[in-house]
Amino acid sequence: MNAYFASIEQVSNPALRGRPVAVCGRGRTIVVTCSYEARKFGVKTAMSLPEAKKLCPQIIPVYADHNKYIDTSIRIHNILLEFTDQVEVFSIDECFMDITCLCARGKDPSGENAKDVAMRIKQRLKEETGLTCSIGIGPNKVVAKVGAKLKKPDGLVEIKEEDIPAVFSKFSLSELQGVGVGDRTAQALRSIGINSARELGEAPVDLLVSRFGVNGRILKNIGLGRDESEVKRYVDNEQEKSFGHSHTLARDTYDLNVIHAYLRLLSEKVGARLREAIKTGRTVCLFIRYGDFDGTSRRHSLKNYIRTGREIYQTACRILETMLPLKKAVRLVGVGISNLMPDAKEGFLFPELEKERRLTDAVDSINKKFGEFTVKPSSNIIAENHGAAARRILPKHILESGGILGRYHWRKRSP
DNA sequence: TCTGGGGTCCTAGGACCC
DNA sequence: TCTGGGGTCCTAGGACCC
Repeated sequence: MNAYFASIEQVSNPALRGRPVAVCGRGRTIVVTCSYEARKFGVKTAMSLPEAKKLCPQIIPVYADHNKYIDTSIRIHNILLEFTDQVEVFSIDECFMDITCLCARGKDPSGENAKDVAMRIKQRLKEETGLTCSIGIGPNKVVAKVGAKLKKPDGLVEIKEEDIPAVFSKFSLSELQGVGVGDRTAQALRSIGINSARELGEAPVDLLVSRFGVNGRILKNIGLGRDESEVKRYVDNEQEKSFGHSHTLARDTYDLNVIHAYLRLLSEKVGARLREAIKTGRTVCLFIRYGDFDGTSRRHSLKNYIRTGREIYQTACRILETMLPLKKAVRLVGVGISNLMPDAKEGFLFPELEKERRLTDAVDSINKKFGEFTVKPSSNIIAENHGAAARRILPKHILESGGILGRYHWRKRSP
C-alpha cells in the first residue's frame, strides 16, 4: 500500500485530503509515515517531528491508530482472497499473491494475463478502501517485491524472467533494501568489496556464507533475483509468536516510580492483547533504552503460563531489579511476552486466581465495549500524567496493587 | 527539541539431562 | 580418579523488517 497509515487517515478524515500529513507517535516521536503531499517537502519516514516541521511548517501531525490500520489490513486481505487463497501476509501493508492459476497464459487468447489481474486487484482495493497500492509482478517473491518498489504511488511493474539479469544488474545495494539487504548488511557487503546487486550475485557463495552464516546463500540469490520460496496460503500464515509494547518517556529519567508506572501500563496492554488472542505466555522480556540510545534486553521464563498485566508487571519488575542500579538515565521502556500457548480457559484450583480471572474477564469486556483502558489500574494514571502531582496523590500501595476491583479507576470521560 | 513502535529470526554460550 | 557425546532449553544480543 502507498503511504499506508497516512492514506488511511486521509480517507477517514476529508480535512486531511490533499494536505501534508505526518502519522506519528506521542511525545518524543518520529514520522512513521507521511502523505505524498508532505514528501514533496522532503519529509521522510523516521525523521523526528521537529525536523519534519522545519521542512514543512504546515504539516499536520496525526497520532497513529494501530488498530484502525490492522482493521483496514484485514479488509484488504478479504478482498485479495476473492482472487486466490494464496495470499501471504508479509507486513501490515504488504502481501504476496500467487496468481499463476488466474492467468490463462496462451491457452486462451482472450484470457487474462498477470497485468490484467493486477489491474483488477488495484481497482477493487480502490473501490472498497479508497486506497492505492503499487503492485510488482515477477516469477518469484524477490522480483515481485523489487518491482513493486520501482513505481510509487499507484504503480504496476512487471519484471519478466528473461529481463531479471538486465534489471538487477542496474541495482545498487540500496535498491535491494526491503528484500533482505538492510543498512547493516549493505555496510558489511561494502566492506568486502560488494557494491551492487550484480557483484552480490557474482560473489563466491563460500565468502558470503563465512561472513553471513545461513543468510549468505540467500543473499547471493537476492543478487541474482532468485527465490525458491513458495507463497503461503492465507490460512497457513503463522500465528504471532510474541506480543510487546514499548514507550519513549517524555524525559530521560532515573526515577524508578516513573519507570514502574510505565511498566505497569505497558504490562496491562500486553496482557490485554494476550487475552484477546486467547493465549497465555511464560517468557517476559524487559527492554531498556538509555539516553545515549544504548539498549539492553533481559528475559525471564516462568514455570507457569501467565495472562494478566499484573503477572507480567511483577515479572518485569523482577527483571528490572537485576539491572539496578541504573547506570544511565532511561529513555524508553518496553515489555514483551513470548513462549505463547493457547489459553485453555480452564478453571483455577485456587479461589484467588479464579477471582482474578473473573475480574480480568469483566475488565476486558468493559474495555472492549467502551475502549482501551476505560477501566484500568490506578497506577496507570501516573504514567499518563508522568507528573509529580499524580505521584503525590497516589500512595505507593496503589502503584503496586493489582487485580482488586476496588482499586481500579474509572476514567472520567468514560460513558 | 535528533533518533517510534511493532515484530521475527539467528547465533553463541551456559545449564542441565540422560 | 577421570570423565564422552547427544540433546534440549534458556538467555543476551544483534540484525533485519515495516
